[in-house]
Amino acid sequence: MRIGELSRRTGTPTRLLRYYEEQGLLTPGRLPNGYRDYGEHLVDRVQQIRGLLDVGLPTRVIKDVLPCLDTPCTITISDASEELVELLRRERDRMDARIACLARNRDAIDAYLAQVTASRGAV
DNA sequence: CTTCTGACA
DNA sequence: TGTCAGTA
Repeated sequence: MRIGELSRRTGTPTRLLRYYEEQGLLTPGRLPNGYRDYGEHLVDRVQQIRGLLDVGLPTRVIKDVLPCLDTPCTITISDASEELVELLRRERDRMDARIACLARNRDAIDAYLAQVTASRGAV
C-alpha cells in the first residue's frame, strides 16, 4: 500500500511516516514511480512505534527494540545487548516516575472537583 | 489527485 | 510536527 493508505489505517500523518523512515524505524520498498510501498505487517509496526513513542521512548531506542517487537503489541524475547537492557530499565523507572506524577495530579484534580461540586451544591 | 524531497513563520 | 513549494 502507498503512504496515504497506511496513514489512514494508522491515523499517522504522512509527514511522520516519512520521518520514522528517516530515523530507520521503517524501511518501505519503492514502487517503480518512486512512491513508498508499505507491506501489511507495517500497519502493526507503526502502531508499535507510536505506542513506544507515546510512552516516551526516543526513536533511537525504538530502533533497537523494533526487531524484538511482535505483531500485536507484545515484545518477544530475543537478543538484547546489556547496554540496551540497562537503557530499557532506566526507561521503565522513568515511566514509574511519570505514573506517580500523574496519580498526584489526578488526585489534586479530584480534590478540586470535590470542592467545586460541594460549593455548588451548598448554593 | 497522490506522493516526493527539502526547508522553515 | 505542520505546512508550503514545485515535481513526477
